[in-house]
Amino acid sequence: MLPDFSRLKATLDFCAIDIETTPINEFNDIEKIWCISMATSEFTKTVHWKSGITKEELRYICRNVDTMKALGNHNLGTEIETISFMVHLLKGDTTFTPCCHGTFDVRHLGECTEVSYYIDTMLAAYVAFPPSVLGATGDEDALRFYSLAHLSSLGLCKAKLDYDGNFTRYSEKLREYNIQDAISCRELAEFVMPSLFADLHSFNAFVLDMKASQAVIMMESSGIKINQDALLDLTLKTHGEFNSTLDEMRKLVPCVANTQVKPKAVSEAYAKKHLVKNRRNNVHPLAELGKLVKVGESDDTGRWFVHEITEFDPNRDGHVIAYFRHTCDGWTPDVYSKKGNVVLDKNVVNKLAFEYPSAQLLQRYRILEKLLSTYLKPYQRTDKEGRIYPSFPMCATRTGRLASRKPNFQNVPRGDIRKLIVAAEKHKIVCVDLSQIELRILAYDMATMLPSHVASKDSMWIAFAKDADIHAENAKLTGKERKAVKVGIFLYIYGGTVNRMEKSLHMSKAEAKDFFDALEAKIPALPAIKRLMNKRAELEKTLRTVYGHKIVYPDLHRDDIPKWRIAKARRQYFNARIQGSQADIIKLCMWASYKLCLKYGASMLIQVHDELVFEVPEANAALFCDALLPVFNNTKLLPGLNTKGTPGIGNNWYEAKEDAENRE
DNA sequence: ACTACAGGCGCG
DNA sequence: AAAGCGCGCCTGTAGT
Repeated sequence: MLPDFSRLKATLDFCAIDIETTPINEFNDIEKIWCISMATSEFTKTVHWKSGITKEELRYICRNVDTMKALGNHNLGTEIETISFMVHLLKGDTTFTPCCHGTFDVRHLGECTEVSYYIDTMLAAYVAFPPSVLGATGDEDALRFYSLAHLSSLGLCKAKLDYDGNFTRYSEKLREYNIQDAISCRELAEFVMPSLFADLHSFNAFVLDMKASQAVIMMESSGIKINQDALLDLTLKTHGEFNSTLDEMRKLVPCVANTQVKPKAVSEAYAKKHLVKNRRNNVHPLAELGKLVKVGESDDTGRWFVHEITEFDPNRDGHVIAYFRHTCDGWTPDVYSKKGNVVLDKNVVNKLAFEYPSAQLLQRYRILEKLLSTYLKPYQRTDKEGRIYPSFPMCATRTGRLASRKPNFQNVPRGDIRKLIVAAEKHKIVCVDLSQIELRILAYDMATMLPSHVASKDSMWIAFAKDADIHAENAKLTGKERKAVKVGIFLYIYGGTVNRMEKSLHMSKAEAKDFFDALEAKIPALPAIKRLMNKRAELEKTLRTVYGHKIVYPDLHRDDIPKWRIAKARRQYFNARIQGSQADIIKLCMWASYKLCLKYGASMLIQVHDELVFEVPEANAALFCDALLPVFNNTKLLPGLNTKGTPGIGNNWYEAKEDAENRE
């Protein structure tokens, strides 16, 4: 039930396992298993079922494999030996270290037979060769980057076969593909693991990731329950507001000729038939819907270039420009992106909204549109239990954080949407977060890296040791407002400029400058740690997190790139120390919490970087919270790095979080 | 139909 | 001239 990763030892005797399956639906489960292959450096073993077997059937075979073998009462032929080998391999009875690529195979095999320990070659590659080492730029599909296919294309192991068939029935090709995958996986392990064995820090980091991946497997199999009744209510309500907001906007501006898009070329005759004169600001009455506005003509083809007049659509920037021109008198575009497009983001709209109700309508429209399209609509697609199954890829970030996909449960708005995320019958939602973890890490670095006279009295470190409100302390020190100090410090440590503070804190240039200077003067550890990290960045391009994850910024020492890219790499370097260490710490919490989940019959549902959400049987909820306390209030992790966290209980995520805040 | 990009925005 | 970091996903647009 609970893998024991302390059994991992320095060996190259790997046996890779790969399974081929048919997914049952989009909800993360499988319908049929076709092949299982295992590969060591000396032999391969493979077993297949021409009509496929279900997971339940495989579980039955695995549980009884030795009895069946002894009695001979089965129809598996000699392949019973192969399954028996697999069962003992995963149980840890052989001399081989089992390995798989990614969480998928071990997750399903783990439901069929005991897995005592193994290595995930995807995580091993990620820890040994961080993304930038492998040439990741950040633009690629992060999930695919550490796929076996891609790693083999980079030369880390022999080519993986490209299977062009489908996985819904058995074929000889499928079997060959399956065997080759296992071989590639084993080769990858042999290539990657020596780097980890040679470097204790990286090895520890890898073991931590293996542990966290057990929690990830639990999250991905649990799924998240959505309250469908509440979802329907909220969707209807939101939709109503959305429609009335849109109506009000269209009363102001019914139709628009969008001059921001490429004009359409039509025949002169057609154009003349539907042509109307352009109006000021490109705004038209409803009567002109579907008519054309001429913007040019081509002499050689006799075609005219026109814009079609369409109903006002706030999602189109060209329409919004016309809308503002028409309703905010005298407004013209003033902010432009580096690509030369008109910027119409929150900042711009907020500014107009002080004066013009039309901009307030757009504000509201955007909020409602976001809620509907990104959250409410996707949440309707659940399985028959009313659950959604996001994935939490572990190799998708440069800092070691997890990501969340399809849907992303790490960016759920803090309002009513969180009330939709509920516990199953007779269960409660429990959530807990690491309080101020980024600043605690910063304070730890200040205390351990800076000369004691800098890090002493005024540092945040002291405030944490006293368990004080860090932002209130800093507010006292600087004589500024608590909220502003909080935002300001985050901006400061990640390299934000006076310019940025001006915008984020709604200050004048002079006020922002004064604020920036006050931060530096009153909290000297702040500029000191920044200088120190910049110095380090100059000396080494590899950064280590507190637990030993390696993060690499090749840009730091290149002289053939523009200066701003080096400056950017420095900011990333500093951020990575904090964000990456935060990722380490939550992974430690995930492993400890995972063990508690097994003990209390709970499930881990979501991780949001510094927060975990669980679904716990009602009767155990309070006990589970008590058990979480020592996990999140840890003083032994590193001397001086104290964590703090208060769990909360509720019927939904919103309530649980509220409960946690009340208990603090 | 699918893909890629840009702008925008939700979270930590 | 670009100057907070880390993500994923929605829309529209433009290309195959």
